[in-house]
Amino acid sequence: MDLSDVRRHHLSVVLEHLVCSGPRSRAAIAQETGLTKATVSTLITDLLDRGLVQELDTPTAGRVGRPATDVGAAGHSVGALGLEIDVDEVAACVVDLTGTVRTVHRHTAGNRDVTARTVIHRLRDATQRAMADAAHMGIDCIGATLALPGLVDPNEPTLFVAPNLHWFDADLRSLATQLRLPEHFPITMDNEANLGALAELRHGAGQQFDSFVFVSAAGGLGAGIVLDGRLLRGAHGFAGELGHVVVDPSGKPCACGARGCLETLLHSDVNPDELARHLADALRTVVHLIDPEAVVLGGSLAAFGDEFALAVADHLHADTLGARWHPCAVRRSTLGADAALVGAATAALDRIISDPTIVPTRALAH
Amino acid sequence: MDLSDVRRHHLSVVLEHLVCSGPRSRAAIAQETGLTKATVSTLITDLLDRGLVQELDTPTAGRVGRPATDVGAAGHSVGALGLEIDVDEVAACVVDLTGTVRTVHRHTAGNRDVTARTVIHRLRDATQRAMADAAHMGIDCIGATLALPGLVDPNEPTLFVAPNLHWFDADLRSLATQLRLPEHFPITMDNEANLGALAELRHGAGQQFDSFVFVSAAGGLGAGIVLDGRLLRGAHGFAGELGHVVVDPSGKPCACGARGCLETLLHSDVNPDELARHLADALRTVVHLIDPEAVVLGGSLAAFGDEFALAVADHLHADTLGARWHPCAVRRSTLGADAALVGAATAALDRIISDPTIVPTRALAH
DNA sequence: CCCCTTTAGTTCGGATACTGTACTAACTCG
DNA sequence: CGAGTTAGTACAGTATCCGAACTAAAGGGG
Repeated sequence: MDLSDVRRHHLSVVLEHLVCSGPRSRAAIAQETGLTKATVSTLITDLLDRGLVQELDTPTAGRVGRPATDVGAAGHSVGALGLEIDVDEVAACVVDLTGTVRTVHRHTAGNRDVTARTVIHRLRDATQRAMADAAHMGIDCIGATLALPGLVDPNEPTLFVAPNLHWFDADLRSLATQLRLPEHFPITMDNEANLGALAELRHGAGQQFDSFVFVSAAGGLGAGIVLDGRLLRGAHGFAGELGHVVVDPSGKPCACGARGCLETLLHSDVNPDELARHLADALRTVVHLIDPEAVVLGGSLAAFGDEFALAVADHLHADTLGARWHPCAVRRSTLGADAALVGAATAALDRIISDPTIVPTRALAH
Repeated sequence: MDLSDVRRHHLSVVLEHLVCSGPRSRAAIAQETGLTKATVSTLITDLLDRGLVQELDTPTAGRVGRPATDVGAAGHSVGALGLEIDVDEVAACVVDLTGTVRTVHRHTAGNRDVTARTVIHRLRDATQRAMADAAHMGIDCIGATLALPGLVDPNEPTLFVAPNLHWFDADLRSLATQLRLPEHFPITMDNEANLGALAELRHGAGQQFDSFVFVSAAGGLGAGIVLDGRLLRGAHGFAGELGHVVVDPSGKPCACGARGCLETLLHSDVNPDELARHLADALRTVVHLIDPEAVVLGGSLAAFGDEFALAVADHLHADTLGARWHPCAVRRSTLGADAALVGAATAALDRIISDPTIVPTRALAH
């Protein structure tokens, strides 16, 4: 039936609106989504039945007319698992639908040159703890996403290459069982920069932009590209390899085969001024190709402070073709080191948002 | 009503399928789109009433069962106007829904350093002729798109900068009246590389790819980026400025302010081998950032022949991170110099495809 | 203090588009 | 020439959305 597709779509629209734009009244939702008050009403009762939204005790704003009862995404019933493997740590967290991080377990460990099996074993501990916490809080985890520092195909559970981990062609099909998650537990994986961008889009500096580029400097250098509120993953999930934009063709050889990749400069000793210029050089290319509204500096780049962001912006605007009319904003990440991890959980939560009917309705007799 | 939106959407899906994938039977459409035979039947009769599709005399393939009557996009009733202003010519064409170019009027003229008014005057002649031809053939033009060699905002009728025309901030709001087109005639404009990419997507080398980058070398150097079958225009319509990817930071200064842009190398005397290497350098960056399935070489680059494309592919694959698993294909354009012009008409036709109900139904008394 | 106005949210009838099944149409094969 | 096969249509059933009317709950004015 295509009729139920319509309903599914509308449920998704309403839920996404509440998750992204915050709690509001049914009347406001109707106005903002273009749906009828009547339709929104039935949609909300449906979402209430599924435990995805909840009515809030609104502080009655002394306005004329019947006071509204706001509804917002529910934080008490469902959530998702965010997982991360990085060069020097593993981590697991649980985030609920309101975007609140309910529990985090980080475990410092040198993962470079260690077999995937060992690292996943380390991740299992954190995962089990996070799942136990979720169960304790009565939160039902509907899926997980794993953030990895390398090339990942979201469609196939294979990590192609993670230069900084020294991993190649790791097969991650049995990940769910290796982590001792329930059978058929939905688990996906993605590049850490992509997931960081998703986190910024929903909860951070990207909220005010429709399209932006999130620069993730954690170990390697990657970028997550958001266009029209959606992640650009590329045909094979390889998009956003900002670290391999060539800045200096006569520079040092890079692991990728080329010379003078931006990433080679990051590893060598450069002062912030120099780094800002090189980064701006690479970002200029990005802006010329993608034309985003903004660049969000994440990871260690955010730690450099506002002057650094301003320096990058200055260098960037100087020689960019369209900057005269629409200069690309440069902002610092507001999520810090948690961006990729929170983004992983957010990605898993997106399964609910894009199809709320996967959560069963608790047929409330009445 | 949202119910009629569903219908509109389905009409659009069916029409797009016919335009993009060619004529076929109702049964085939049903199977391929996932709609029911019954639904497709009513959708097709609707599209027939609007004159957007037509039944074809199928050469009866001696297969068992009742023979199918194929329906295909109609070439007799509606079309769109494609316009182009380039450095050394203006052009107008009419393309019908089947993608057939019904008439072309090209007019060679040096447009550099000439006022916009004068150039538009030149374009008016070609436009008038094309429109007259269309009227003669009984084709109703439902809109026009103008291809321009510069930065254009598709939402606002302003050309920001066309370096090769030496135009800056040209206001093109009164374009329809200056071309003596009917009042309220829908006219849009876009970058020539974007439109070339659209043409390749629908009628050329891009048909077999979901996402690819079309490189347009006509005067300047631009790229049209297609992702998931849709044009990536960027937040302000500035995306795809491949010519300003820096290939050699110590190179010649470019009009954009930077040094060693790819475009500066194109103008100077380089042999094809050198050009292939520089182009591959720039494309490597594109592949790292966007991860397309293929690159389509257009304009004068297509004229270099297959060896050139192979050379580019070799250089490109050598140092690209993901090439080992998913090498990016390199193809030559199949449309030649007409790509942008045909693409302009195609863009205008897209108005019908995305909403077939804008064409009135000729209530056929039955 | 009562009633009018305003805004929020629900109920109900009506319209519409999709689905599945059953049907007719048109052709091939034996 | 009939059985089998595939194309396309007709029709009843169902689910959804919309609009209008309705109830609910507050403020404000006389």
